[in-house]
Amino acid sequence: MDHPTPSPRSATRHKIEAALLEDIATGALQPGERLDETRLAERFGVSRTPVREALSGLTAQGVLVAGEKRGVRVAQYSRAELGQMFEAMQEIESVCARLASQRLTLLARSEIENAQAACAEAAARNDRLAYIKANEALHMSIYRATENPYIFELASDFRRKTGPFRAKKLETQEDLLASVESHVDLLAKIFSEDVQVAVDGMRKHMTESFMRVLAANG
Amino acid sequence: MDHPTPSPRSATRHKIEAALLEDIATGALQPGERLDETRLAERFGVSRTPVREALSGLTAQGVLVAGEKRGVRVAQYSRAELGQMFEAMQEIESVCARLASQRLTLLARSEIENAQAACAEAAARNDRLAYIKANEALHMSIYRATENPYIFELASDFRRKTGPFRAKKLETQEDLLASVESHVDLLAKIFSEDVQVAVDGMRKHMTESFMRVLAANG
DNA sequence: GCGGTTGATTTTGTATACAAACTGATATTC
DNA sequence: GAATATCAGTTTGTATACAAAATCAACCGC
Repeated sequence: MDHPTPSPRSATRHKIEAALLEDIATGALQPGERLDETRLAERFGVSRTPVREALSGLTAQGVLVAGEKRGVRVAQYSRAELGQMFEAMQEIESVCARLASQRLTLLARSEIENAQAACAEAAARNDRLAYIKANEALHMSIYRATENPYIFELASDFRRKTGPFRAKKLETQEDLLASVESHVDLLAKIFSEDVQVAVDGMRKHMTESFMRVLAANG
Repeated sequence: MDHPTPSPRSATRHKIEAALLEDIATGALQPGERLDETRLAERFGVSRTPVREALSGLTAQGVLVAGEKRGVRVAQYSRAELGQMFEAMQEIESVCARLASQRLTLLARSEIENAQAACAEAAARNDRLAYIKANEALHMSIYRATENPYIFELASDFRRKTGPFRAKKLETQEDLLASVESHVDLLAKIFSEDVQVAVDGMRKHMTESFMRVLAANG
């Protein structure tokens, strides 16, 4: 996903990382669950060394955390931590909104509107999974509109880390349609000529979104 | 510095990371320079294993990059990339200034002023290395004043990545004294009651700083 | 003389072995 | 009976050894 290197520069390590990410995404590995190096090593049929490197890589990404006592665990966040994380994310997203609004090229606007259309369509079909993907794509297109790869990366990172928690708040079709509605409003503000309107719009959007997330993660 | 764990949970690895960061920050290791695992291992009197972990950690942080051919190198950026990176950093720092200004506790203010005093003292002694360290500590204390560990981490990351380039602009004692002057002005604005003043002050500070950096990396 | 190919040497990735640190629990003493 | 000390069993961190991959260069063929 973020490793565009096609060269198999240490294939096993990346295979293990990918497999673990898959397990976490599918819920096979629960937040807080401990990972045992030796067990993983024999599961993948390799020695502890590459497992170790994969684990330390995922820890650096924030997917895993070094446990208080021993070993590494799947990251889990308290309500307070979630709040702080979302606060940080809100700041980043606001920056994105401002830059995107200031720099918006025709091409970027087109991609944002395409993504928005995909969201609306998925919501109309009540296709939850498609909606989540389209929603991510929509926000990504806003990040891209900043024309700054470092900010894009930052924002994407937060989106990855908060993904599992944000997903929880999209259950019924009403949720999806409400989300689309919220995005229509947001985009109108980003496309407005007034940068402050764009920033405030994004702030509001994020606040609404996070309030629902926190409510769903009580 | 950023690892508050007092437990020596893999002390050697962190020692090596810290030493390398130090070398990079002070310019002892130049951007683009290649790092040899074996050489580092014997330099630190350890085996290749912990060196390897340190290197992969720093690579994950973006301080080092996997070289095209072999080994890892100190990250180097084109002028354009530097500009984008500094733009992103400016945005983050501005967010920090706003939050710090809004939330400033007495303790936080005290730590910021201590760091500032250390800067001034190092500049007066014309101790370039000490000044660089104190300067980092000063900005870190502002990050910490945001009371948000995720934002702190973000800002620290950028500081690490841009360290080697920023170091270049601090050569003569005049540079150091000018920098101190600039910080006096900045802190006065952050300590003001007006959040917008704080943000604008940080923006100005960063812009000035980056203009000099870009001039020094032509 | 130039280009391709092979070979030697360095370098990286993985495995394994070993030592130290930590966990949990049982036993012993006050 | 409670608290502390000690000990066994894991588990992690580091070292070393080994194998595969890649770079550089010399050499051979054209």
